[in-house]
Amino acid sequence: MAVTIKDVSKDAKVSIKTVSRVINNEANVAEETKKRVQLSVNKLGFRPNKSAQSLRSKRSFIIALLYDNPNKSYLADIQSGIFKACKLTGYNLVVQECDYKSPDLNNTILEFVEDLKIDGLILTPPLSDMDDFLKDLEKNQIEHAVIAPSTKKTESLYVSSNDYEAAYKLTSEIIKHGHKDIGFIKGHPKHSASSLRFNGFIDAIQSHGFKINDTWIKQGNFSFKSGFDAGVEIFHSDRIPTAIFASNDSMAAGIMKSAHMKGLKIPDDISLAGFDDSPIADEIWPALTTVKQPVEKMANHAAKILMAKFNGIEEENQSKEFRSELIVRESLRTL
Amino acid sequence: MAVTIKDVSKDAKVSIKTVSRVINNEANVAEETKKRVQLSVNKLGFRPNKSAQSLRSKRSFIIALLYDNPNKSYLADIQSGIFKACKLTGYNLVVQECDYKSPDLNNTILEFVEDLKIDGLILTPPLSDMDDFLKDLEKNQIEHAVIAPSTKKTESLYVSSNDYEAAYKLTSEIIKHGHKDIGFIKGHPKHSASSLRFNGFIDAIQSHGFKINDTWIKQGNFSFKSGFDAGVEIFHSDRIPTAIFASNDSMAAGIMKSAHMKGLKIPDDISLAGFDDSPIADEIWPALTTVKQPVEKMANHAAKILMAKFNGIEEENQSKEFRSELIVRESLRTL
DNA sequence: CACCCCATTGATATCGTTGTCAAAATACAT
DNA sequence: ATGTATTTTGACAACGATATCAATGGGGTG
Repeated sequence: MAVTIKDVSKDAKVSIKTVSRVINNEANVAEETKKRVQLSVNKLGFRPNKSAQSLRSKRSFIIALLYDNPNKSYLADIQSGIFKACKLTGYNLVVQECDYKSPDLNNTILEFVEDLKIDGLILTPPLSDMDDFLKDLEKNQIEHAVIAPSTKKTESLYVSSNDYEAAYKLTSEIIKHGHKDIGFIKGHPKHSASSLRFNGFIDAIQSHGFKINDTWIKQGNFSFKSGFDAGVEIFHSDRIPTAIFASNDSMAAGIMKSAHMKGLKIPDDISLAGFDDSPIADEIWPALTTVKQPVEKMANHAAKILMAKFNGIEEENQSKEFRSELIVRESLRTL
Repeated sequence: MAVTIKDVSKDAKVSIKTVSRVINNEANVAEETKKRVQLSVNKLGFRPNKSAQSLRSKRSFIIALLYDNPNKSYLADIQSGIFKACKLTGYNLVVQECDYKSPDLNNTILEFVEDLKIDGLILTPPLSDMDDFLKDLEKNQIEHAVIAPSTKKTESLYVSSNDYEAAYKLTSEIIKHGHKDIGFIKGHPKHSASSLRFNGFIDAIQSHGFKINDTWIKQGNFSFKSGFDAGVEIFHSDRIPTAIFASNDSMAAGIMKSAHMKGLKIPDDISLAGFDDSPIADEIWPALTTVKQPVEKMANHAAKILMAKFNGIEEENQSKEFRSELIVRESLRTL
């Protein structure tokens, strides 16, 4: 049989309530008593029964990650960041794949949280932007932190990256390399990052006094195929840009393939840039110029502020915007 | 306040024990009583309190996925397969990143399982092959299913893929394309798949009466860089093979880069094959000839047989080997 | 010295289930 | 009709923690 609070209380010659006080760090326990209890706890190797704690106190020391069909490497990074934060605090992590289009989403999640007494949720795009869902969470007082929402509400916990500025900077870098005719492939319309990146691009182009050529702006959806299709279209026109900025690396890879098939060499005939620094960016040839977001760190921070919040620690309780890093590789050449 | 078993018992005019019998599908409940109780359950929307169930019965309806630093897309596929199985049975999934080299691994996991009353574990490589760890699990009677172990013990639950045969088949396919001089890049030495794939390669070569050229066999570790380094070495020798079979796609991509840098064209100058059909295989140019394993299905099955086991369902309780699929793409040409 | 205050401690109820065991109801055999 | 076996049911304990609230004791005050 495992060690229980009773065993500890006997060993330390105090009541079980006092043991409870010590393990929960409650106030008003004499220093000497505290020490004695802690000694017994260590000696016996006592670990509180989580089911009993959960039953009585309605908290589980579990947080949940909610995601819907994300990019695989993005998911792995997010998860890893959260997990590491959990490890530090002794929390556990359960994962929940969602379908953001499902009409039962809200109920499913509410029941899930209630059943497992989940202490808090972490949301990833596109769930981060489902206002209706977020409101339901607040109404039911379910703690949550949001990763990369498009509108940053000051009253809620979130982490984000500076997509707009990073896109602006990357575009400026392309321009610095002598390019004026630059194409752009937009991301998935439902994803908040898409418009941020596009706006960054547009503003950079215009602030340098260049013109946007609409035939070089294509709608994609973050998939390889959508990038490939966009590339085919662009390279089919009679005048082609000297550089293309794709809203993520997969689409950039798609463009690269369409360029190869058209006999265009990268970066000799056309320069290319992506976004995300996903594994492919560095494993493709030539390697992609791209923007690296500290995804794992962001997720780590999200988990930390979430857990800090329901543990009543206010000081670190801050939403934060993370800075992305420009990574210039071979796919971009100087004209 | 939420609905409890007491509320149901009042509504159905039976004792709480009888309600418990009905929701747990126990025998010896009169058909009529059962119906009456179920009616009340539905009417009141009763969902049993998991903490209380867990406290009393020592099961949690939670299973855990254990992994150590896997390939990101592999992890995502595995997790998705498991999650879908969980969804069907109402189980929940918690994830646990491990360090297979840690000396505390066994204790950490045992405590984790005990604390959360985890009903069962699913292990991925390289944990699948840690005999010491597996024995500890059995000793402590912790249910588990193993994904892709190298030695398949009939008494334990596992799912595997036919790596050996798939490698044999892929090698034969390369030979069919007219290649005789074939290089091979081995995978991570700790990963069971590595030797299976290598043996499949060797046997195929030898059964066709060809010789192995040791200078074209390189040790890798499944990383892009190890593939790149191996490629550099191979292409540096005075005679180079006409085809290279890398034990996974990342390493194949590494070879591709080293070939490009050496001015070798794929597949014109050298053919290439990978393994896994990871996202990169199809997003790189030229697309990789590779082997696709039904990773998600395997994980799904692992979760199903695991849950079937501790729910006492024996019929479907079978470990299984899944068949991989050969995917021939542009990176392999006929000599 | 009596009194009160406040920090410390413990006895006991409680959370919502499942397990134990005996009672009640029913079926079956003689 | 009687005894016995079997099915069905319920009263109450138990799981292991936290919550409530009252008891205890030492220190300060008048």
